[in-house]
Amino acid sequence: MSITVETDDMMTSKVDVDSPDEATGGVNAGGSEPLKKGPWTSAEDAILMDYVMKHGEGNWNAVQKQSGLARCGKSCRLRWANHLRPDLKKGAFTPEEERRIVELHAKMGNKWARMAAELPGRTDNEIKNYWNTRIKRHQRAGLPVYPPDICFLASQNKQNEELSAFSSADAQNPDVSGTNDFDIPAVEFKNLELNRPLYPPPLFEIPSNSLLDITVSSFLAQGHSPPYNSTSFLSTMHPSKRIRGSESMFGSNGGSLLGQPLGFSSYNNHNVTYDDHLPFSSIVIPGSHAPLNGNSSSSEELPSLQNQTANWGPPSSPLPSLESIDTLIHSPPAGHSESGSDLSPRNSGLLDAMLYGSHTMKASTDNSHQEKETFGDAVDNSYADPISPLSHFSASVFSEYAPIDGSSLHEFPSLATMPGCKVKQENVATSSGQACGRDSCTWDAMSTV
DNA sequence: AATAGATTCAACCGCCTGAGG
DNA sequence: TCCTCAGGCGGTTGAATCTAT
Repeated sequence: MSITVETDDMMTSKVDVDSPDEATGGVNAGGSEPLKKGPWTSAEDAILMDYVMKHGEGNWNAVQKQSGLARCGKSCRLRWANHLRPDLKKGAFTPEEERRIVELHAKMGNKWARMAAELPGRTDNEIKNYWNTRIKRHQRAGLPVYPPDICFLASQNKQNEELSAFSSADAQNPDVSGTNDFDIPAVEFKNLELNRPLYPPPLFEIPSNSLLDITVSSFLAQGHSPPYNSTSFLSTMHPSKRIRGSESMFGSNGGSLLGQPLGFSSYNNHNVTYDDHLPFSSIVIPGSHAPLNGNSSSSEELPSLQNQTANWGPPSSPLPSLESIDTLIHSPPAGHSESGSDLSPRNSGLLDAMLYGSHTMKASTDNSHQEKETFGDAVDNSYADPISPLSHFSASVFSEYAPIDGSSLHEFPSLATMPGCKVKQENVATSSGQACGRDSCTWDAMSTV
């Protein structure tokens, strides 16, 4: 049975009233009645408000006991946090807020609560819903999500994150490469972002401390696939690290909505037009939230990677076709053992090599840390470690990914050349976004930045 | 006006983390 | 060290609403 109730928004909704407390506005005097679910009524809101005013936030389970509200503590907390809090802003996001959300997402990924903390008066749920809606819209339109300046910001932040992760990991695990433990420190995987290799070089400056990124890129560029896939990776991780860690490893998309590389659809699309509903233009995402391997629960609404590749690029593209990359990822590496057991960290020479490489990289980074933000320097000083079994991979990726116009990667503006290595909103027009008009722009225009 | 499909958003679910015993 | 519990987070669901036909 259901009845129509009026909420405090003056909206009506049907409520499941199988629970006997409905007629009393959700008050459960005895506290022993089944807890109610579904939309809150204004009466329930009033009770909750009253309770919080008297007792303050927290101890949510006590709400049900003390006020008789037939709602679980979680539900009360959620209702308070998302709707009743007096400091909540109502209404649509402002363009500034929208911009901030994109920035924050580039920086944090799907950390809705953290993003909400940066946006006073907004809730994580609100932001999450907004983002998901936005992504869906962009996916449908075949557009990327991040504007170009935010792309840079994202890579910059990722870079810093990875550097600090490496540092702390090394402090805790001085001999990373020697581990035989299957409980592999999450930080080692944090840098294995399989999506990175596919970023178009003209827009994405590979940070010098992201050796593992390069390494994976190299596998792809060389026609190898890494000796694992994201699934097997996750499966070898300690469960407690798997879920949260995966967010770092494969992009924090977590979500199905980002289940494909968001920037791809426009990477080789030289005639992209941009969504004029947005407060800024958008372009390829070098961000870190797009798993290559579709490990996430991808939505069937999203175009598949393979489907998209059909329209992506001119045959002359210096990148391996995305289709082939997709194939590579899912196929065993050339020359690699055909035994599935080799996927284990213990038996994976390649993984060991990568860990070794990361270690080498770290040492190298420590030695010449202050410099070399640029791609090419990284090759010269770090990646081409003659001892490292990865060095040739690392170097090769750069030639493999040479810009279309043949210009040196050095010529591509470094993050350091951007004011404060940060993109502020007022600077958007002076960053690469300027080249990209609000209503339309092309990849060609952007690639000249 | 009716209908179907798309979109929005409130709420729930399951899992993780940290505190306390 | 283990267990329990509360709080928090992120993903998902489904009803309400909007829009196009």
